[in-house]
Amino acid sequence: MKPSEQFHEIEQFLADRSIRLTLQRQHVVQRMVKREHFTAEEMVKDVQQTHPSIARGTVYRTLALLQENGLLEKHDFRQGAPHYELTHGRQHHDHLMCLQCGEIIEFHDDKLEAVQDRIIEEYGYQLVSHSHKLYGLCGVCQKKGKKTKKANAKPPKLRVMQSVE
Amino acid sequence: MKPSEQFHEIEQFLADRSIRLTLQRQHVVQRMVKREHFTAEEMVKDVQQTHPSIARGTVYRTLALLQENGLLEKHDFRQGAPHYELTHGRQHHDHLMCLQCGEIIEFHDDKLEAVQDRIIEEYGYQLVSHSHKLYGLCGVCQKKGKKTKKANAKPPKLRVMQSVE
DNA sequence: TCCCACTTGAGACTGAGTCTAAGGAAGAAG
DNA sequence: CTTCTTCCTTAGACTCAGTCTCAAGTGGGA
Repeated sequence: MKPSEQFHEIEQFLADRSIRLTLQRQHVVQRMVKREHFTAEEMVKDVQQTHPSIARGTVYRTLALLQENGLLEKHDFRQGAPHYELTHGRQHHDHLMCLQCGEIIEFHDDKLEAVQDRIIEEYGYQLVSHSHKLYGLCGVCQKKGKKTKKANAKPPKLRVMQSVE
Repeated sequence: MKPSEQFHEIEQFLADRSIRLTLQRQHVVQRMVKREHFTAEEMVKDVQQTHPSIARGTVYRTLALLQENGLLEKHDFRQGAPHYELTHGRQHHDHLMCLQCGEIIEFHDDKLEAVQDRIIEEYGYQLVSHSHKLYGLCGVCQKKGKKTKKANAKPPKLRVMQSVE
């Protein structure tokens, strides 16, 4: 979906709910549709570059507003501040991240979702959302790792990852 | 595993790697083995209750030390500060959290892990770790929610505001 | 015993996010 | 149109979690 299309969908979505899309909010959303992932502070800087008069608080409030209405998702990756991404009109997906180079892959798997639904049900919960993140090394970094192996005298990490079959 | 057992295992683990378990660190670990999940600040308060002379910095440094050595895992839940939990000798598990009351349930599912392994393989990644969190409403909060349901069924009204672009 | 690296306490500092007061639009009512 | 009311915004102070620095303390090995 093109940025402008996405913008108009969001515009419509908010209008349908009589949520004001003020000029300031428009500017923020305009920046957002042009990006995949971004942090709150990145967005503040980004918006202030072209509109210095827009306050930090306004950007944060807009982020919160969109989140409340399910248009925006917040992702806590391990390092740094949480990232945001627009979800409207996009299929749900989870993330796979390379710990070395930081590459983020989005994936979707029906089976995974199904298993999840079953688990939730077992506990009598009503699912609102979920966050599923896989951390590892991408193909490229695996090869690099072998060559440029760090001389870290530290003992191997005790990470027990349950492996099946 | 009993707290005291867990403490001794950790003691041993560190000794094997010639990592000093100073008095201050002992106090921190002592508190940790008595808890399931905790935030860094909770741990600071907890430790300072009985040992007021132990500094914030020391607690944070101890947390970092245990993390580096794979004894402690950090979990970013959506609200508030990240939680920590000791992992040594415990089975891997994922988390299910109630957004209303904050209850955290630990679960483990072989099928889920299997599906995950398959996905990772598809992308040529080597899995290091993962974080899988489900957010929802527990049975109790679902019932509560129905009573105090907000009247948010506003009639769709379109407000036209000046448009950017 | 002395040395030196490791560890600590205290407190300043930082980054991210929240809150508040006062002023500014926008729709509603008259 | 004018006034009212409500929502929204700016600016900046504030909070919270976490990090950094530095002088002082500790402790194990030569």
